[in-house]
Amino acid sequence: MDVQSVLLGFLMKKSMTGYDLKKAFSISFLFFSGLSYGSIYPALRKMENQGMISKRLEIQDGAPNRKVYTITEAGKRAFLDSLRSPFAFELPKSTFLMRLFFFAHLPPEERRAFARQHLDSIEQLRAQLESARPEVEAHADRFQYLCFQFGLRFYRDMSGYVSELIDTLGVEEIENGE
Amino acid sequence: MDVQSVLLGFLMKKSMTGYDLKKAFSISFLFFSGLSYGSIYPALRKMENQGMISKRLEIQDGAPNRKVYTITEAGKRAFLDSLRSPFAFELPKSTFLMRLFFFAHLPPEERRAFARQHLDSIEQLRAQLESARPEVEAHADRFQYLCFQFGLRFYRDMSGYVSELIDTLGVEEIENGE
DNA sequence: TCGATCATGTAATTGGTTACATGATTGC
DNA sequence: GCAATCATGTAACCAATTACATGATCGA
Repeated sequence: MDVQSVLLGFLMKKSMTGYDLKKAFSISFLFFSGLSYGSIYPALRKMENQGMISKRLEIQDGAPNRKVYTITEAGKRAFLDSLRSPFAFELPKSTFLMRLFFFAHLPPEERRAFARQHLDSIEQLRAQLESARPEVEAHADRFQYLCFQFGLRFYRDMSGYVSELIDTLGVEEIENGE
Repeated sequence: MDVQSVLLGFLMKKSMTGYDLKKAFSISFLFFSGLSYGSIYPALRKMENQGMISKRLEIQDGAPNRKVYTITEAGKRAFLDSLRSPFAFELPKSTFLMRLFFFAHLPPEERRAFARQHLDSIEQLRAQLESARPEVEAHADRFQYLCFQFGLRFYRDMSGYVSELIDTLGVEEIENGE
């Protein structure tokens, strides 16, 4: 699923501006990377040219004017097509695992410090996700709530892996008489 | 960690060609995306120009000539610096979760089919990883083996999530009297 | 004879991010 | 007075993939 399809997906529910779309995305997908305006606005322009969405200008005073986009019938078809398009499992990337792979080149204290720091980051994100729960519960349908739970579990499991890693690093130092 | 640092990491162990490096990477990081020649060869050229690696041409007959790269002292320093450089947790991306997010727009049978297909992909990768175990055990140091185990666990957990999802999808259909 | 393995490389394209540019209003 | 929120956009840049180009040898 590319940026276009995701934006269309949000527009299936209601008409929105580029600014609104960015917010909707970042609330819905807190547990993974966001979308920048540098990809949203060009995508909206392109889809308007292709007749997938239509634009309505809302003049506001006391605030900047808004360009509200509404999905068209062609846009709905395009969205459903992309939702059904063949799907290939994508392999994840993990900078953390890349570093772990080369851990032998670091002294033990640095290994421990690095792992602890990583655990902190994970816990922080987990807390952030947890605190967004009310917001999510207010707007999500059951599948969207499942997504949110996937996110929480993912961080819970990651936290588990890294905690164990820290234990392992501790044990090996005791074995080495540190 | 960028491409350069990873290549340097492998060269810390022994001198290799671009071709060898691609293989080493894909065996070591089976559980996540590979490196293409389109990024390896330019990176090697760049690092040679920067004096991080040196090249030796090996003339072979009956096979193409090889350019064997060896890490220099400057390269070793650069590698260690990058291993210690500040690390930011990177948020994952998941096309699967993006689709799940919009599942309400698909009829129940398609939801189930899609989830089952996803589970199959995961199980396939898991089997592939498992079958690579001997190869990994033969060459990996203890941190590299931990990486491998992280990969296995990751796929095991993913498999668990998606299996549960499939159950959930089944139950809701029974509730709806399907 | 056909596909795999060995081996190197470039050019075009993709799919983004980051930084820049602008500017009013509201709440602390 | 300062930061945050609302709101839109462009240009430069980056890191990578894919497709293309070449060509020998070996095993089934």
